[in-house]
Amino acid sequence: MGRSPCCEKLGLKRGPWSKEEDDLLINYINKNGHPNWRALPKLAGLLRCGKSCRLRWTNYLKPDIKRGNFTNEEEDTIIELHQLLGNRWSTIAARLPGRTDNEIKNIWHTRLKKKISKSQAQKTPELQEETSMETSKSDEQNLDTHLGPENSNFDIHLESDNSKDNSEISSPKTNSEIQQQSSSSVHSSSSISSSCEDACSNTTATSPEPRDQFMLDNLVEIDDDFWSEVLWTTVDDSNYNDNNFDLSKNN
DNA sequence: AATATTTACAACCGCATGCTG
DNA sequence: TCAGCATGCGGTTGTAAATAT
Repeated sequence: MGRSPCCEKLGLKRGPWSKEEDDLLINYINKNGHPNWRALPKLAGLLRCGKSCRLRWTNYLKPDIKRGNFTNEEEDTIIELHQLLGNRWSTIAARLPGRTDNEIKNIWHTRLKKKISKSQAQKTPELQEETSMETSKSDEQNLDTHLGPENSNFDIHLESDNSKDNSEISSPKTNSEIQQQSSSSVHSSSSISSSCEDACSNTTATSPEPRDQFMLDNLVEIDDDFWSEVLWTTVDDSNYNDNNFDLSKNN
C-alpha cells in the first residue's frame, strides 16, 4: 500500500489556530460539510493542510463536543474502559459522548495515570505484592467479571499500561471493528444522548455478534442521568467567541 | 517579584487501514 | 490483485498557564 505524503508543507501554516481560521473552517463546513479534507482548506480559503483542518474540527470545533472538566463519573469510566481496552482511545471515546479521543488521551496521561498510581500507593505493601503477582490473572478475572465466566474465552485480551505490546501480540480485532461494535452498542442503549448518536454516525452500524454485544453492553454500567445530563452547548457562527473555546482554561 | 517547575491540552507526526479505480 | 489516495488512530511534542520556591 502506498502512502501519500502528509501534505504539502510549503506555505502552509502550522501551530495554534486563530479565531479567523476557526471561523473560516466552521463556516465552510456548515455550508458544505467535509466530503474531502484534502481539498477543504483550499476551498475554505485556509492555509492549512487537510489533516490539520480535520483535527481542528474533530477535536475542537465540532458542535457536539463537550468542553470543560471531566466529571468523576467520566474519569471512572475512562479508567474502567482503559483496563478493558488499553490505549484504544477512539473506542473509549465512542463510549463517552462529546469527548474526543485526543481529550481522553490527554486526561489519561496528565491526570488519570497519577490518580491510579496514587490509589495503588495507598494499598498496603502486602496487598501491592499480591496485586503485582496476580496482575495478569486479575486482568482476566476482571474481564470475567464483566463478561461472565461463560464468556471468559472471548477473543479479546486485556491491556494495562503495557497495552501496546499486548495489543500488538494478541489483539485479534482491529480498532475499527471494535469501534463499530462499540458504536452499535451505544446505539442500542436507551440512555444515549443525540450527541453520541452523531458522534457514532461515522461508523457502519452493523450488528455485532451476540457475544460481542453482550461484552460491549457490559463494559460499563452508567447511570442514565449521567449521559442525558446537558453539560455542553452547541456552537454555531453566531455564538462563536473566545469564551466558547476557552473552557479548557477554566480548570 | 522573579524564576523554576509542573500541569494541561492543542497540535503535529507517522503508521495502519479502508476504499476506489 | 495492486497501487494510490483519504482518513483514522495513537504516540509524542510544544507551549501557555498555574503553581511552587
